[in-house]
Amino acid sequence: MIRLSKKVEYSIIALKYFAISKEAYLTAKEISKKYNIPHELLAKILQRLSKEKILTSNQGINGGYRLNKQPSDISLEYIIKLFDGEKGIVECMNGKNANECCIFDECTIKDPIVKLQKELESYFSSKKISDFV
Amino acid sequence: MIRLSKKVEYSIIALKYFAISKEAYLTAKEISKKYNIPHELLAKILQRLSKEKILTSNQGINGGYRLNKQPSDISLEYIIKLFDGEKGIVECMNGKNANECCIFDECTIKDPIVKLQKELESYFSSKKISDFV
DNA sequence: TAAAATACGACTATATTAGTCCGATTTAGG
DNA sequence: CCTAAATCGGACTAATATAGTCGTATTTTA
Repeated sequence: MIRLSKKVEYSIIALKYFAISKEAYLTAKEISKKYNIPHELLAKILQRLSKEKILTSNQGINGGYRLNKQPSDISLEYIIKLFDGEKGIVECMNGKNANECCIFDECTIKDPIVKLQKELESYFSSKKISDFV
Repeated sequence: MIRLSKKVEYSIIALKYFAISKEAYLTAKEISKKYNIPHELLAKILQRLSKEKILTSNQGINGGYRLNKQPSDISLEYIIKLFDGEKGIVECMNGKNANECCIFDECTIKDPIVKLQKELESYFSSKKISDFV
């Protein structure tokens, strides 16, 4: 079918864990151990989520991360776009490449593909972290 | 977002062309020229579709392919699975790997992910080639 | 001041996808 | 009966994207 990237998958796992966890702050190490996720990779993911204000972070020896948004306010679409980029469902619909496509005059599938993409985006934006809890 | 493979994209373009074309038989060369698709690649795609009885083929110098199914009977899900395989939305849900996942006991996102996958499959199986015509 | 955490960027390895190549078979027409 | 042009099929290569690693700096508390 169609595949979520590991970054997105790990994000969901981690964000769900933040959502259900009572702890004030959780560390990358803790989560990576619990779910067997490569530590360095998860660390970068949490850093990114932190940069996006989805998490807040504390540095230093007792530091860690904490949710900064409601799980119901974090959509899958946001996470996917964050880590996989704003790629269109086909190459020629990438943000920057858009309309560069169709070397041939008659790209006959453009309109239905645009519709497809919009529907998928709307689907993924309706899916929230809270749906995973 | 989430990306259709070239094989799927080319399939849609070609199948739509078959659907709207009046010609009895169309060749891989003809379609690849018209839409600027690498000939060898499209040839393999049409061969595969032919093997699946979606197209019928004639060999020999005046040969080519012709639709063997109604455009409304060819779903996007079928095409995607055909060319990209029966991959799950996450690795651990691949046909053969299934349940091998979750080295850790508590894969907390399994059920919602299964639901996600089922919904996407149902969406893609509702999309037919006729929707692109 | 040492330990343990985040922060950040460059790098490498792996997997997937896209595309090519070669040779075989089929078939119509000169 | 031979040639051209098509399908058939598998092995191969190239390009790209994803996954994961490494090194180093900074922050903070005990």
